[in-house]
Formats: sequence, C-alpha cells, structure tokens
Amino acid sequence: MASNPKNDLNDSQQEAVKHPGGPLLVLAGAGSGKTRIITERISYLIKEHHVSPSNILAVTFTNKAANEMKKRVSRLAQNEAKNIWIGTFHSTCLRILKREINKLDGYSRDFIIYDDADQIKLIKDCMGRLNIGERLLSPKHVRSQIDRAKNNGLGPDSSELNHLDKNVLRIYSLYEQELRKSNALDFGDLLHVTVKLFEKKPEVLQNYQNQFQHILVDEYQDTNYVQYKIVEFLSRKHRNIFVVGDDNQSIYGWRGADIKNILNFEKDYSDAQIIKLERNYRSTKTILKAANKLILQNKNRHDKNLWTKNATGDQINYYEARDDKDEAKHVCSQIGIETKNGGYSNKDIAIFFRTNTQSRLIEEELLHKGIPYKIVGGTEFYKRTEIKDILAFLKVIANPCDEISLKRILNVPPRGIGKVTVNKLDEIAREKEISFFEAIKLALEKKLLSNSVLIKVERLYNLLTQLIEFSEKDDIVSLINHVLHKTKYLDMLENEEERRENIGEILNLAAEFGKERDHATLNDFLDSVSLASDLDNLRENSDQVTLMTLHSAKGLEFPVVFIVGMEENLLPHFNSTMNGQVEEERRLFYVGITRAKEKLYLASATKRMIFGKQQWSIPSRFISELPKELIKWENFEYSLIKETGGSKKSSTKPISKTRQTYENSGRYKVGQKVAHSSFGEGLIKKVEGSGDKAKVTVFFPGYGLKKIIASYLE
DNA sequence: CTGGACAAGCTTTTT
DNA sequence: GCTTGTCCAG
Repeated sequence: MASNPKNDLNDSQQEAVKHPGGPLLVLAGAGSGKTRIITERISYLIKEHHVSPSNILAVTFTNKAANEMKKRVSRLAQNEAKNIWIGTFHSTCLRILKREINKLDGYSRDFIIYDDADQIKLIKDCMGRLNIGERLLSPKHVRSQIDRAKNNGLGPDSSELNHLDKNVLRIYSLYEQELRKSNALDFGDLLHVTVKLFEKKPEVLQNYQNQFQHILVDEYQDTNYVQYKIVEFLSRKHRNIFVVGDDNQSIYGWRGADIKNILNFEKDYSDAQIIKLERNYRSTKTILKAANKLILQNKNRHDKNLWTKNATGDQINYYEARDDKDEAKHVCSQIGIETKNGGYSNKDIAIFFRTNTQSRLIEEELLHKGIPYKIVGGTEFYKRTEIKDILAFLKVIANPCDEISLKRILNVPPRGIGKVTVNKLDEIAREKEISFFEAIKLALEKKLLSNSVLIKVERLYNLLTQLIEFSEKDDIVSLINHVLHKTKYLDMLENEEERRENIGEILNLAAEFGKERDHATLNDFLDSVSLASDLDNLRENSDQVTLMTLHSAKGLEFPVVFIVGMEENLLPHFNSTMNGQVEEERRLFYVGITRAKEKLYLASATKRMIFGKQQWSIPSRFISELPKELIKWENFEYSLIKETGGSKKSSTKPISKTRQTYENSGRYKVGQKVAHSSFGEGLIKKVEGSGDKAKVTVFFPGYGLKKIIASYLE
C-alpha cells in the first residue's frame, strides 16, 4: 500500500495515528497511506496506550484487505497481532454469531452458510411450492430483493417492504422459514442477524461494547445500512470509532453501500473530528493528474485535491486493439517488454478488468507465452461441481437438516434415487413437518416407499450415518478421504484429470487448515471455506502477474497496471449506463488508475466476443475524459501501418456482416483514418447516411468520440 | 432411473 | 462460449 517507508508520517498522518480518542473520520485519498494509518494506529494503541489487542476491532471489506492488514500489523506488533479482531464484516459477524446465535429463538450455533448458488436453489424450491412461475418472476431478481432487504435490516414481515411485489414477499417469508429449517444462514444473514441479536439481546451487545474499546473501519464509504448499524452499536459505549474512507472510491452501491454514511459522519457523531489526507505517496504525477481530471466529472463527491512529490513519470499508454484476442496479445507482449527491458518482474504487474469473464482470453495468452500468473478473488474454485459436491457431503455430515446440500448429493454419484422418490420424500417431510433427512428415516421405518426404492434409500441413509459417525472421531482430511472412498466419487471422474486435481486441492486445503489450528472442527473448516474466496493467495510470494477485477483491486497497488476492456457498455458497464450509475463506474475506473505506481496501460477492443457472438464496440467515454496530453495513443491499424510501411491492406481485415452494412455507405468507411481541423487524426467508428451529408462518428485520441458531418472532415 | 442431446439463459461487480 | 435445465430413448 502507499507508504513512505523512508520518511516518517506526515503531520496529518501523525494527527490521525495519535488521535486522542472519540469519533474520527479520516478522509484519505487514494495512495495517501490509508492502510498504513490504520496499522500504525493499532500498533500505537497497543504500545503507547497499552490497549490490550483483544480490545481492538478492525474491519475491512475484502478478505484480501483483511489478510494484508493482519500481515502488516504482525510486522509492527509481532505477538499481539493474533489477538486483535481483524476481519471482514462478514467474518467478524460470523465469529460473533458462532458464539451467541443460540440466544436468539430459532437459531442454533452449528449453522452452515449458504452461498449464492444455494440461495438460488432454495428460492427456486420456494417458488415451486408457491406455484410462482420462473417466467413471471426471475429467481435472481427475487434474490436481489431479498439481499437488499437484509442489507437494510428488514425481515419478511417488515412494513417497510410493502412496496414490493406480493409474490416476492411470499417467497421471502417461505425462504426464511426454509433457511431456519435447514439451519442455514445466507451471506446477508450474517450481518442482518447480528443486528437483530444486538437489538434483541442488550446483554450480549453490552459484552461486545465493553470488549471493543477501539473500533477501526477501513473503506467506510462502502458500508451499507446493517454494517453501519453494527459499527454504531458496538462503538456506543467507548465512542472510539476511527473510520477511514474515500468517497471517490465508493464502488459497492449495488450491494447497498450508502455513501451517506461517510458524508453524514459528522451528523451521526456530533463530536466527530475530520482529518484529510491529500498527499499521495504512490503514483507518478502523470497518473495522479489523469485520475484527478477523471474524477472531476463526478458531481457527487467531497472536494479533495490529491497531490504528490513523486516524479512525473511516463505517459499513459492507450492501445486500441482489433479485437479481444489482439488486446490480450498486446497486453502480454507489453508485459514481456516490461519484464525484459523495463526492469520489472512479473509480480510488479497487474491486469484489471470489469467482469470476470474477461480474464479467460488473457489467461490463455499468458499461458501461451509462458508468463506465470495468478487470479485473485475469483470464487471459481469453490463453484466447481466436484468441490461443491464434496462440500455438500461435508455440510450434510455436519448438519443433516441442510436440505439443499442433502438434495445435491442424494444421487451423486448416481445411486438410483430420482425425481419421483425425492418428490415423495418431500411430501412426507411436509406432511409430518419434519426435515428431509428425518423424512428419509421415517420412510425407512414405516416402509413408505416401494421395496426396490427402499433398498436404495437405505443404502444412502446408512452411508450418511456411517459418515457422521466417522466424522466424530477423525480429522477432516481423513473424513474427506473416507467420503471419496465410500461414495466411489473418484471413479465417476475417471477421465477428468482436472477435476481429480481439484479434489486433491481441497484435500490440501483441509490439511493446511488442520495444521494451522489445533482443534479444528468440521464446522470451523466449512465456515472458513464459505467465506474464503481466493485460493491462489496461498502462493503469495511467487513471481506471478496478478489478474483481478477492478472491484477486488481496491486497496492494492502495483508498479505496472493494465486496465483492459476500456469500452462503452463494459466500462461503464451496460447495466449502469441504463440506470444512471455512471458515476460509480467512473469511480471504479478511478480506483483502477490509482492502483498504478509508475506505469499505466489502457486497452480496448474494437470488437469482442460477448455471449459467444462478435459484438462491435466503441472506446469508453472515460478515455476521452483523461487529459489528452498525458496519453500515448496506439491503434492496431497504426501498428499495422508501421509494420507494413504504410500500405494498409483492407483484405487483411475480417469483414463481418455488421461491418459490411457500415461500410456500404460511400466514401467513408468504418475503420478508416480521417483528419479534422481541430481534433487531429482519428478513426471512423460509425457512418450514418452517405455523401457529404453523412454523419460520421469518429474517435479522436484525446478527445474521444465525436459525431461529425462528413464535409467537415479534411 | 440414466445419460445424451438439445435449448435457454446468461455476465456486472463481493461476502 | 459455458453452464444449467429439459426432454426423450433405452
């Protein structure tokens, strides 16, 4: 993170670190040493004020940030670090709930966590039972409504949800009921139920209020209502609430983050102090200038003026690629150049993108070029079928009333239990008001199924009870091995090398987990897995290029940064341009830019595969919002001209149908280079009409897209 | 009940 | 392009 390791803290930084107490808001610009302030503050509290580590709570938003903070704190205060409560909001709440949730009616402490896929499955089940067609109401839409309600602390009976579709509310109610029955919490519950706990059990709240004498929150601009509430509850007694944030980096509006939390801090805490950190220690003047100019386009923000004493540095490189493949190739060859001649190693380099799918082509090219890389944050690993299967087995073993997981593994590997049987068992469960697992037991006892089916179901039942018994006396690794052995799971994956390797990986993970903790229970393991997202973090110190989304890039920094997919409808993303959330997209790009210390590369593609179809695209409006003198512009056609010595051959360009319709409009063609008296040289993106009256959309480097009447072109 | 063939929907972003 | 769901023959 941004730091001035050689120098001492500057005045404002000192002021923040040595803040005497009470509410403090640190408005910290990108690269002004935010994380450093928090870690230094923690070490200051421990060393100078003799605050016991267990009386400190530090909260972040991503696992990555939490790990980074743990690492840094342990550097400053070696032995104390492990007793400080450092974690994400979700992991902190999980820790509290695992100790206290049984004090709330209807909850028990051995609950398991449902991820978003489990959530969707359960919602679909509920919709089926309520006879609500998926055509009528998409399960994803329902989920986002439920998530939003929980982020705002609203249960299914809340009167504040009256404006919602009645069907959504019916689903929400049933969904909650089923979660309770399965003894499961979803991600939203971790926060929402914690708030409920604090509201309903003042004595529990009091314990934590007493414990947490000092609370520090990173990225405060990203807190949503329940998170805000948790912090507010916990800090009520000691009032030592120390929050750090930057409204320009608020990028979680879609998750209910409310920028008002940071803007209203002074109102919420009347004795609040505010410290601004405006000196940037991270980036070159060029990069900072570009970021400042970009963010000026946003109306909704605190005024801040970031400055730096760092060198001017190189221009920002912008490459407009022929297509997404060309983009990937260009990025990788630049990486080659930077590591060969630029004096950088792979680990100094990061590639950011808007959506996870964009990583695929880049990965292929990196692989092809033999450049080592790692992907951060991709939950991919845990979403793999084989991993979800194994985890489902473990979840059922830990908690047999987990219906979603039980149904998942019921017939995996195939053991002759199909839809008809499941329906019958469902019926029994509902009639007798018992769990699905108990329904199986009952069906066996009372012989409620046909004989041939009973044999199969009994085999499953015996398998599960055996596994449960086994889990009580052995460690997690042997339990997984036992599951694999008893179910013959690996036989099913005979020709699937990669999947078998993934199974190996989950075994490694379990072994690792067992080593770290002395009395690791199966439940602990499942919890950690549920909240974990980046497996590749394990190989932290190797010399690899880092790939991640712009969202997970927040809080990090790299000497060399590539941002790809700089196109309209991708950044800003299509969905945001429709809903007037362009400012948040701009902040996202701002976050990306300000991660770069020395070199910044931007790239876009003229066409790209989307949903398996080629789509034409135009460069992002954000490109034209950067100061044009700071940009070194390059284009695949220009590089082509350079290579071939000026004779651009149109025959080398693949021509699609879409393109043809553009090209048939006369003198001007898409992709043609033209010049304009005030904008200079540019490339034609679109032609409407024909002849001199044709309207031509041209991209001018430094100016962006301009629609121009053809006769005004030179 | 199983497995293969085919269709449909899908992509923001994270815990 | 990939994953999930649906339909039908065996």
